[in-house]
Amino acid sequence: MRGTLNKELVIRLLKYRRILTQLKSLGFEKVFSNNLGDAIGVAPALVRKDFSLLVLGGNKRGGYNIDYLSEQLGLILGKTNEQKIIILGMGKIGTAIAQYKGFLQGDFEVAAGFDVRPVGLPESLSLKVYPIEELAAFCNANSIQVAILAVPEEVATESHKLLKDSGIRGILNFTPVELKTTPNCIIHNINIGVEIENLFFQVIRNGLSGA
Amino acid sequence: MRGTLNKELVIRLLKYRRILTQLKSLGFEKVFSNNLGDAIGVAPALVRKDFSLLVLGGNKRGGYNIDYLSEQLGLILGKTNEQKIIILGMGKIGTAIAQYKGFLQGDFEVAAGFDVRPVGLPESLSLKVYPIEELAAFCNANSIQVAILAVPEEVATESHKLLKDSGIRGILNFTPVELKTTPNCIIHNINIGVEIENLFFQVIRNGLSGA
DNA sequence: ATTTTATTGTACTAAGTTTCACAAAAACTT
DNA sequence: AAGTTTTTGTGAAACTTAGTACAATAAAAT
Repeated sequence: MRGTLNKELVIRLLKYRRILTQLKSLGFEKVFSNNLGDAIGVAPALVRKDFSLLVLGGNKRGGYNIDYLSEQLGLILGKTNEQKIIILGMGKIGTAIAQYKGFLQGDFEVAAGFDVRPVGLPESLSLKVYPIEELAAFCNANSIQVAILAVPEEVATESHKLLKDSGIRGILNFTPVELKTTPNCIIHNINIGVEIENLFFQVIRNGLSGA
Repeated sequence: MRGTLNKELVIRLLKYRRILTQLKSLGFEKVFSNNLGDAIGVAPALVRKDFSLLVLGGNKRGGYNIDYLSEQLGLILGKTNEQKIIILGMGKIGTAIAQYKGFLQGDFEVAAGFDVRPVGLPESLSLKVYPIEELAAFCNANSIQVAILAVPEEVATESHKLLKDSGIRGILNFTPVELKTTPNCIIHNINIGVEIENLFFQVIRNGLSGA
């Protein structure tokens, strides 16, 4: 079953889960496919299809039960709580991500930062920054599997190698260098420059009809 | 022709252009479809298909001419140089992006930052941070079309409205709230939390075969 | 109890995208 | 000059994904 979960579907499921958590905290008990569709920006039929594929049933007029859905999605997606990540490259982007509010909501924890210089640590943050020489030992000792890469472009490739050699199995790459997934290490590239160029292109193409 | 450029294709074209710029600076004159495919992580046949679609020809054994390709991609994608953006929300993420090295390479310029408080400006950065009351006037006076949204989650929705009311036509959204594209304003959502959850899921599913 | 309404579940349809496979052609070799 | 190699260009196939439309059915209303 899980072999059939493609990338886009997984992202939708993660988003459903986030919405469900919010709805639950608001005291809601059930939800309809069009609510979820609206919330994550897809058609209601696709929501139903997704749940149908996962054999998560709803009630013909009562929609879906939020508790049940949350629970089942938890089983399928796994609990990410208590998962730990490290950040390699504690420059502006790295430290910003370390303090990202979304992480404080209990999704996962930044276990440590690493940099060439053990510097620039904002005092308010209870996060230690170690020199990169200690990366492999730390990852090993703490079973770290996932890392954020936020080093300067010039050292992206060598940092990538370093992470792989430290046993890291997944990297969220914020450098502009396009890293490639291998059987041992999954890469997700976030290229902010390309994202903005892309946005400009879409905006210009979209024209000024409404301005 | 441009109507046929879908989202993924545009991203590939932007990536080709970046690679070509790098190759040119290294003194290369021609490039093969497999080089470009390797560089951006797609099959060579797709590279050729892309260029074929855009009627960008290569030489049957000599590959593609880098200068020509660069020039033509420039015509298709538009020059993003000299484009200006603003950042709404000058917290950690906002200021980090303002200082992002990739932007300094001349792709575009951060014209100003905006925040509820005109505070926290790093002195080394020649960027002014204005109170949000001035947002609409500034965007109007400077013809700003694209913005980065990096405010706290709680004020994401109202900030979104504010940007639209200020004439912004494209938003790169770093808040966890899923904003939706409208005819007048294109949204690209970057949800770091979801990205990390997704990475964890892929890593766990991928198993530990190589560790 | 019957009718109406709202919503799920899914077979079918449609569209889009990537990969495959190979002919065509240019450049190089002998 | 003939043959060999390399690389493009592309039609066809395969795959994937999303959308449509409607039957089934549960709940609500009368």
